[in-house]
Amino acid sequence: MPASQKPLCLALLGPTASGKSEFALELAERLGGEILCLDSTTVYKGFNIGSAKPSPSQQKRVPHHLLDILDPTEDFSAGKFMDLAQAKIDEVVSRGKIPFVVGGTYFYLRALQFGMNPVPSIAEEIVDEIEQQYATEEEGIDTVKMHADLVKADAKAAQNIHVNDKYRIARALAVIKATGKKLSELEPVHKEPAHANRIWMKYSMAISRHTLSAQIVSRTDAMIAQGLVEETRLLTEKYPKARALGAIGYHEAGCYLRKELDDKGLRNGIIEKTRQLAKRQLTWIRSDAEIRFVDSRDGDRVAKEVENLTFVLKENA
RNA sequence: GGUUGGGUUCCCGAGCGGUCAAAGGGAUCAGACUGUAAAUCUGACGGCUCUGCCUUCGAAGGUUCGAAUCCUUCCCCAACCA
Repeated sequence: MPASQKPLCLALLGPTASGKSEFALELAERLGGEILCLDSTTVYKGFNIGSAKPSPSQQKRVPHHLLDILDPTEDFSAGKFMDLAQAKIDEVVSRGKIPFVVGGTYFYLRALQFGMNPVPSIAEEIVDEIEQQYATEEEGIDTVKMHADLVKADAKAAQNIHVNDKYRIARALAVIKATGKKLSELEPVHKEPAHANRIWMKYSMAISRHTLSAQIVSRTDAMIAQGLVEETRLLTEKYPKARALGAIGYHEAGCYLRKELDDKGLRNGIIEKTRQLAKRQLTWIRSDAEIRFVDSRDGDRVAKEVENLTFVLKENA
């Protein structure tokens, strides 16, 4: 491949349970793609049923990346995802294959496409320290005071963060404390300039709320039937502090194991949380005008679009 | 059949004569989001021709300047007693 040719990356998004995995699989088989999972939970070993991780048989059809790469005790972040995924994309491209970035975590995709603020990862202790500084006797953390201090330290950043958004206020303060830099003065960048040269084709599964809702219900039932509770029990036993145990499905199964939920509560709780997640995912997708919507019958169309673009890129290289 | 406690806006639930379209929570809808993101946070949430008007607190009457709040009857529900 000529060095001047810009690599093509395909992103396939969609709310959870919208059928994107199967769609991506078929397309990747046809076009010679390799799948990179855009997801914060399937990166963990052992989190299989509840994370809707592609099954071994699916993984056999097309190479999958970024699955099972971490132990449940390890921390993960958008930054880590970006580093790992960028390297993988380079690898896939160098093999002459098309990277298919598939998943629902738009936040990670944005990091991939546009890079992140040039700030080293900030130790959790610094954030904790700041939060403790504003801790009050009765009602937790005095976010009003914390926000007021952020106004003094970085007025522009403070403007974009709501007074109640403890997490973001603390982070903005932590960035200043750790690096001396103001969040509002940072611009996202790629670590490797070449990563800015990729051509992104972004698609999302189009699906009606009604259908999506029905699929969420049946997927939830399937997860429970496949042993979500048992999986959670084992993971909780081995890694009681794993952050992913707080993910949808695992959290509810944990409540169930502690008898805080009954069978019905478990099922309904997961369904409800999943629907809410899907809704937030849809908000991201709608906000990105570059994303084109496809449905499960559009495989041919997308394949053609990718082939055409690949051809054009080669011609221009 | 009797006694007691209840019936409040999609749900739970506060209100117990005016400041009530009715606290709070949930659901829902919309949005934000730069290293926890399957997280975190925000707004809207009876209707309208929207600085006001209309309809609503089980039903129907009544008292009152004024009722979700008081009275009467009725209909449901729960618990208990028979």
